[in-house]
Amino acid sequence: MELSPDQRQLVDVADRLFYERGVHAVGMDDLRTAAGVSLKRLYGLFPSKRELLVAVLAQRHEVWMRGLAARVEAAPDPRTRLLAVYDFLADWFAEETFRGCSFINVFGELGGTWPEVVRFARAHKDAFRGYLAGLVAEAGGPGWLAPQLALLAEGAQTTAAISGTTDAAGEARAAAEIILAAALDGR
Amino acid sequence: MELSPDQRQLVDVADRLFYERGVHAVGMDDLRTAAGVSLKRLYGLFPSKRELLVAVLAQRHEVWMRGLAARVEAAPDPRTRLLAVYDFLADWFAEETFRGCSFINVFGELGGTWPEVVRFARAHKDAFRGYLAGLVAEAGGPGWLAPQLALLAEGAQTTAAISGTTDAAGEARAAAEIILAAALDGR
DNA sequence: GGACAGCGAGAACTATCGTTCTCGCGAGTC
DNA sequence: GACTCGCGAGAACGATAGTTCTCGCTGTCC
Repeated sequence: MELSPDQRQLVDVADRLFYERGVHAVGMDDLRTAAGVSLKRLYGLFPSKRELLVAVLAQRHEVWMRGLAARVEAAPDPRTRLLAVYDFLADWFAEETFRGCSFINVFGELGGTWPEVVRFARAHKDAFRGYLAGLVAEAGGPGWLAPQLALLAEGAQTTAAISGTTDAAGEARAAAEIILAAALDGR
Repeated sequence: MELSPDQRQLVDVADRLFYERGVHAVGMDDLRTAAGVSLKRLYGLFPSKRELLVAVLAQRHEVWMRGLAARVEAAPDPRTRLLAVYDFLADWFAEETFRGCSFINVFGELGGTWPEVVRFARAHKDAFRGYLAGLVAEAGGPGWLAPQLALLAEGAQTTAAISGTTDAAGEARAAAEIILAAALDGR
């Protein structure tokens, strides 16, 4: 879905607040204040908080996948590209505002009562696994490799979020190197 | 903290509801109905919803760690014990009610606004990593092994929750076997 | 047997939520 | 200059949250 500049700006603000505090903890009034628009205008841009959240998730998916791809494609060869995934995570974890994966967080908060959130989270994670599968194919790796590399990335995200440290990125990268060696170098 | 039988029963009910729907989506009235106690009695057992959540998290930690240890200790040798961690996860993921790790979910929902929840989640994950580190030490593995195995377990939990399948447990186990081979068999 | 303490059921209270409505100002048009 | 239209500010509304209070029953002790 294409967003107008005003919608886009509101989505940016909502994304920041939802991510910082959780969806439920952010009221429409908070959004209004933070975005500097009237409540009427806010409801003109999105008909409800749910629709706004959907737009937030859609944009976050796009931005995240683009950021990942940019980091990955800067690497010279297939194997390095796979490892670049974890370098991307390391940069992300080091951001001041990092608080885990939005989709995991939102799944925890709303997944039990709002099936659409589950669908979004699932689609996001499927896309990530699919992207990894493409990189693995380029590297000539076996079909089981991408899911294992994905697990390391997922584990690193929750671990970094909860521990509040960036260590998990390096640990995941090291583990990935071992698995890559086993998968690509034979043995 | 020791709980009375009545507190214990309420904690069981609250745990089930919080886990199914998320903390915020469960009202005190829902708890009252589900537990079959009066509101007055409920507030006699725990002074607030927050204290009740704390008790829920504390109990879930205990139960989960005990369940893990039981599965692990049934395995005959150190290496098999490490792999039993993923068999424990497989059983858990297959439960009808599985919806991910409570601590990850609650972190996503409340971690941004309630520091105590962050502390609990961190303590739980630290305890898990510490337990793994003990198993790794028994197996004579290097210090970097336990964190990597933990990442696989964490990744499997979120992946199983969001995907709604149990595949992640087997994938994590297979990855763990590769890493174990590299760590324990040299090379 | 009567007073009283304890407790269950649920109304009441206060706050806050998402959403809608009202009001009034300011710009654009003939 | 009057009329209108659009929009910002924020009050209002209905629902629901967490928590407390009221009331009436029951069971117990002197």
